[in-house]
Amino acid sequence: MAAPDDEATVPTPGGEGLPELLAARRRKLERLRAEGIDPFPPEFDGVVPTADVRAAHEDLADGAEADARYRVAGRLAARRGGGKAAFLDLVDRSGRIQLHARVDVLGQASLDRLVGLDLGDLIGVDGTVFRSRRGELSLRVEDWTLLAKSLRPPPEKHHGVQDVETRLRHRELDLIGNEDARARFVTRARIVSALRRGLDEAGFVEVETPVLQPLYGGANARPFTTHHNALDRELFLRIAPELYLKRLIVGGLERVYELGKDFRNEGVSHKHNPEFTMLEFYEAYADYGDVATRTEQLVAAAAGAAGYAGELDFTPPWRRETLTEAIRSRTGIDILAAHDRDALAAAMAARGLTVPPEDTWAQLVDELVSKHVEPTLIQPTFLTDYPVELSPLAKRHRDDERLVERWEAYAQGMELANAFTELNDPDEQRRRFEQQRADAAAGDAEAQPYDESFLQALEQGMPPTGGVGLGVDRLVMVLTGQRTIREVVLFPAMRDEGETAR
RNA sequence: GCGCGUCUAGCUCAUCGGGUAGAGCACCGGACUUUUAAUCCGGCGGGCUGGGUUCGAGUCCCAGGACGCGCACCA
Repeated sequence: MAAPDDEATVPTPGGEGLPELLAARRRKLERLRAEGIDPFPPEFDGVVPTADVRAAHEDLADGAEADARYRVAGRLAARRGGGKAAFLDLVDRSGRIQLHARVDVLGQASLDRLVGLDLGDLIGVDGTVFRSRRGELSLRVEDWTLLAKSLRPPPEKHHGVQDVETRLRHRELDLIGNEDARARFVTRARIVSALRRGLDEAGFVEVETPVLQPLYGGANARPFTTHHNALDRELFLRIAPELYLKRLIVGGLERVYELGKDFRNEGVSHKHNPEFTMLEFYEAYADYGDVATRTEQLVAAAAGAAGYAGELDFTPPWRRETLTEAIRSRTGIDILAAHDRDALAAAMAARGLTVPPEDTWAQLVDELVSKHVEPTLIQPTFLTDYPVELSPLAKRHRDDERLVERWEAYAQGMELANAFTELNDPDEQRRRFEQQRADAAAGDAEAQPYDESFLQALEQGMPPTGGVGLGVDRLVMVLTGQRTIREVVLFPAMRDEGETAR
């Protein structure tokens, strides 16, 4: 990032402080080079995680020496003493270990050079295990190697980086300075692995479908658009992989899933990032009840992999409640009885609820759910059986033609997943697209485009199928106890910034 | 997009009714062979940007920027 001449060209907001700190590190870099030391050597073989060292010597008594030698590597995080002996703390991905450096082992020159390193420098160490009189498992440094010089000051050693903007724009500093951030992203990886493992073991095939799509679909959202020069055409970043995955079901893959990024050109909030990670899976010969069971199991397994120990109970089966009943119990409004725009608006107004004047019936239902139902769904819950108007890709309910076989899964007052028994009647799908086209003509910016190619695939014959879309970032939020999505996304969307020193 | 709030040293934070801004960590120099927020002595370093009011502005006013919270938007 910062070229050496940055300091000369960029106005320095911090006065003389930062340049002096940078200059001090560069002086050390040059001194090391002058002493014939390569500050950026190419490798360091045979490194063992510090957690392994710790685990192997749990029983070592205070003040005792072990007959074991280890090679560890990491970042220099703290330093105590000097002169004839010093203690240093080394941090790697697995944790932290104390080093003890003594002049009678290393010689004065090597000790001085080690003590003269900057906090944040990366070093490799060969050392023998002992436990200090105060009970701290330590390595006595027998040999050490500079692995990379750090030319910028590290975060404050006790408090880490607190400033939210710095933590997000320079996530590396967050990860260096804040152990909980490091742990959280490792947990995220474990959750993703658990989801993949669960589907793989159930015989699902992982696939990759286009991110750049000639026509977007599979969700109600505004897309990002881009342009392909050679083809000279507009393309969309996908808002969902749904339609492609169903074509694979038509093709006979029977159980498919895709885990990847979707893109929606909408607002940023504590639970929305313009690019986010979605898991979609489709299962032939299954309905929405079957995939609800599978979702419960997958999420419960992910919670286990994350070591989740919070207030939520993900043990199957989760609570199930119909959407109609959920709205009725919270507001007293029966959306099926008030089944047109004016009737529903009147019912809402009669109860003192605000009625957005431009909203359609479907949007009013959405409003009731998000304002009055969603916040009450703390424990994992399936909200089932949605009005057909809200769900252009879902199959009509087998017992009630006003509804579709659809559920959304909620936890911690937040939507985690959405699923249907998939609509596989091509003629009805065509009618639903036509309705969407009418909605778009009436000004609905999020109506789904008419996709003739997808309709042709359905005409080929799609088996009865259950499909699920699960918001992975939100699941990670819930399982790691985070209130905002940007704490679980490594590099969340941020406004542009004039590149100043951090 | 709207409203409210925040912005002080590299980092974490103080301070004041408008009158020459402090600490800890880090950094530089020195002491120290079992420390662990090591300690001790000495040193370096600062008011988001741009206007305005005022004898004097980090402090009051205006505009801008970034960030935070809420709302709006949001399968």
